[in-house]
Amino acid sequence: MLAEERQQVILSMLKTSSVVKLQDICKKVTCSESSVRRDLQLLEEKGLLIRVHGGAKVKHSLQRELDMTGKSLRNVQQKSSIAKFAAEQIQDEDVVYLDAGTSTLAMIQFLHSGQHLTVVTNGVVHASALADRNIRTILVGGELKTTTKAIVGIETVNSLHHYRFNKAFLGTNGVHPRFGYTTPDPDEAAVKKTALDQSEKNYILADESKIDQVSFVKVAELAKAIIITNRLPKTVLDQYSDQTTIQEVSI
Amino acid sequence: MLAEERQQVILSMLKTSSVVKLQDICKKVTCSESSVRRDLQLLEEKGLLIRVHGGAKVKHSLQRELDMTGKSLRNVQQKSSIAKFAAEQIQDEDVVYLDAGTSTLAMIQFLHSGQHLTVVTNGVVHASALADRNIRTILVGGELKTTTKAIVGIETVNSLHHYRFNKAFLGTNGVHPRFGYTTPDPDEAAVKKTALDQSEKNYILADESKIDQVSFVKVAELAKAIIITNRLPKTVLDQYSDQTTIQEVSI
DNA sequence: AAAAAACATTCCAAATACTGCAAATTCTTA
DNA sequence: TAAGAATTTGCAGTATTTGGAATGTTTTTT
Repeated sequence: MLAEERQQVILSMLKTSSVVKLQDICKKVTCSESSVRRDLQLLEEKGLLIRVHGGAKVKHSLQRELDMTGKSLRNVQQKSSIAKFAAEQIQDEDVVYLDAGTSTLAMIQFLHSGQHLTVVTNGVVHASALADRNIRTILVGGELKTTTKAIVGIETVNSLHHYRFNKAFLGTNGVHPRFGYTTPDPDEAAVKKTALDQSEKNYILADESKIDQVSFVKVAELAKAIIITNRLPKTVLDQYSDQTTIQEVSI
Repeated sequence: MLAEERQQVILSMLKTSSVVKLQDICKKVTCSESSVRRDLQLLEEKGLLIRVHGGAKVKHSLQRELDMTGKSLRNVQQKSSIAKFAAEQIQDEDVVYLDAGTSTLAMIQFLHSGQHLTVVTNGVVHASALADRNIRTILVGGELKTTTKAIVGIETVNSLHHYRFNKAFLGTNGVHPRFGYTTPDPDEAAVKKTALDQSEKNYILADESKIDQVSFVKVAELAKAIIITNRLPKTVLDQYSDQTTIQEVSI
């Protein structure tokens, strides 16, 4: 099989799964690890994917952001399966709020225009991705944070009061039994808080690295949302399960 | 087998498989490697395929388009010089409205964070580009048009009423002495109209292809804005100059 | 916290592909 | 039919690609 061919296969694999294992590629293209590694290196240099320990992940436009810096395949897979599970909670005709951030961004690949959704978001990159998938999208107004490309501020909070959601999906930096959901930025916290208030049912996407962490600003009590995360140790789980529902997702 | 014939075969192989191996071609056309190599070389020179180690691959439509730029190069230069001139009208500390669209998008490369601007826009792509250049950006809220990635709708118009601009820069589809500025989409027109009302000084960016054109919905009278365009024939110019200011930009 | 396993990197020799050139073949034309 | 032109072919030397082994790193397990 030609190098060119292999590389096309790799890219097409990434289109449907957002992470690929090196071993899986080897099997699919029937050649040595060395060759696949070289291919990955080349494709990474071209900026078409990002290599991680054990394989490669897609490169999306928010790649700069600190959050998705998952360095290992396992880590990225976790995020991807959490996103998939979250996306599956959405039903036809739902009006959904999608918070800015990479965990929620990963959900978009699992949505499709046939579901007739309306998605409200404060993520510029999210909005763009949703438009690409032909999904009805509403962007809240406000000031753009240059680093995360999230829309925040008082204007945004006001903007959000115009809407009412069936379901809201948010990321967070910290989940803690005593301090609830927390994030470092006060402006973003205010937006998250408002979104939670405007929605019927709330989901927090948090991989295990966020559990038992505390950040600067409190967004809400644990009870305010259902937590979607990976399999946790039982001792940890017990601390949370009396306060809210935890949805464990296997990789 | 004739050379011409071989080349046809190669091209038809590429229609079904996106990459072909040199060896496979040899088998199919029953001739030596050297001949096939020469064929590939020729076809590559003609721009019909791209040679890769071990064979050839199809030329992607995007790459093909880039080759076609010979014709539209002039057009690009026009847009760029109009955009540059427009950007130069902006002064430090200005609060600027930037309408969605390609002509205004081209302005962003000429702005820099040292100017301490505040830019309000309804273009998602624009917002993203501005954030990349570290410029304070405010995005208006509203519904996203999936095709143009512009934010439009009643929400957007309301949103705009919260702001007041020193200068507004807009594109348009038609500029006409009698019918003024016109665009095809009523929603976009409403947004443009509001933006013009909220601004102290207005600029319309219109390359010569827009002059004397009329589209579906009227945005405003000519007098409402200064037109930035390329050098025009004097006869055309006269029709406009009594109604508004025209800024001619040389390419 | 150490040991084990899995993965990554670097280098090497074998295999494969590429280039230009000269010989052989085919096609023209007088 | 034979000379000349054009095309094709085979070849030698050069360059690229490939799979594997040895040597580091990171991640996972104990």
